[in-house]
Amino acid sequence: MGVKERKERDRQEMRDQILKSAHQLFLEKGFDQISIRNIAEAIEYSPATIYLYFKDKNEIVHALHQDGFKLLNQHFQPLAKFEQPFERLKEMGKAYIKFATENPGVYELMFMRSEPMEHVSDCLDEEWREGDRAFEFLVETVAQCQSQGYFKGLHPHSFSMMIWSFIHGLCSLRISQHLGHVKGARESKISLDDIMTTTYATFSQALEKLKG
Amino acid sequence: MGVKERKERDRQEMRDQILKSAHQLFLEKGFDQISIRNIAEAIEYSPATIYLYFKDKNEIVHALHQDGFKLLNQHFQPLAKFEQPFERLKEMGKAYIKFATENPGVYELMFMRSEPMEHVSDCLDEEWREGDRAFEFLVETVAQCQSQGYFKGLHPHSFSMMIWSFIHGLCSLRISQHLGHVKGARESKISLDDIMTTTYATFSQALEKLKG
DNA sequence: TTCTTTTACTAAACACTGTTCATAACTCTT
DNA sequence: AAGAGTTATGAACAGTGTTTAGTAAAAGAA
Repeated sequence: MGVKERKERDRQEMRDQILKSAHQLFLEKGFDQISIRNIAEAIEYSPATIYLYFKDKNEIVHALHQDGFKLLNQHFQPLAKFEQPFERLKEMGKAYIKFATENPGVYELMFMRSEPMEHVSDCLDEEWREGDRAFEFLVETVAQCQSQGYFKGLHPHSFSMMIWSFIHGLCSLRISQHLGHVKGARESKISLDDIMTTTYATFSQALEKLKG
Repeated sequence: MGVKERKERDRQEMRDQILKSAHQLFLEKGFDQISIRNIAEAIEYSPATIYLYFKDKNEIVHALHQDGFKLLNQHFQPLAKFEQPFERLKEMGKAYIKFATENPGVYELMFMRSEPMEHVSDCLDEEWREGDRAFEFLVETVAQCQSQGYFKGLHPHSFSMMIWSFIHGLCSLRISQHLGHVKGARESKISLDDIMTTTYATFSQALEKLKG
């Protein structure tokens, strides 16, 4: 009587296939370039079929949103080996930038759009676990830095918010094509990657000076 | 023989009317909610008419983009009265946040979308003057702070990029609805404005510690 | 004034988008 | 094999940006 189980499995497989195709399209194109008909064609099904597995487009986007956080946490995982919290903090920033520049489409959907956020509002908080994990990892690292004399007297949660704001700002300006148009960078032949590296290095230096 | 002149004036008037209506719609609704047919209805003309005055939607968006920078600079102008550069720097941040929270639709189109940026690529650099002015004002202020002992040894341009990244990150996270979903802020009843104020205050404190 | 040319405008269409629904086509149970 | 239940889809609706062909009005020339 494993019929229900198989059906459930088939259903899950179909969902996965849809998400996989959608993810692929996100890597190739941008947020606005992706469409239901697009995904439907990729999985060789009718557009209407997708609505049997997902309520609407936002639900697909939200699912990819969650996958994105898992991917981000995978970027963070190997950083646990850094014993020195401040070293770990700096590596976290680099890993975040690497994630954003390597997956701009996914990053855009995770952090730069309000559409998936609206869907988050009316679903269980439990679904935010992966996102929370990433931020908690940051807060913990900041707290550990403080126990070694860094960032004295500053609230770890607020300070983490500040760090995240900076890194996100840098990454999102790059993805939204603004970085190349800033005065001083526009006319010179400095690559966008160099600007990001330089700006992040400046931030790191500033953080370093906040010791003691 | 003032016929050509009058025609040119009429044309400019029509352009202004289109932009005015578009701006109004941006204040009321969001970026994705605005449409050519929408604007056309507001000015009581056919949608096709708009294409006689603007090449495409992106050109409209780009025009609003420029208006937005003028508005931002208007927020910055009164700050010249602050003689102390560090005080001025802090006030600039507040003014930027004020501008972003009061004009979220305009901010979104100015800094969070790549569509208008693509149009910028193939138009004269001259059109970036207003944007450059705002950033130069920041760089100058940072340089003046350095001459008073702040941010020693850090490159003013990179440091300005860092400051802008932070502020933009904070504002964009708020506009994209992400700020309310961060662990620690989600369950508590802290308002989004409070989170922004607190985070910015933390940033200010950090900057203050970078003296000497 | 009359005729011609230029300009300003728009209705209709094209190719898209997300989404819904009746209908058809399978699958499974009896 | 017949009926019930599930699954897939074609067609449609309302919306989007944009183009084109055609019309009506204004301007210039006779």
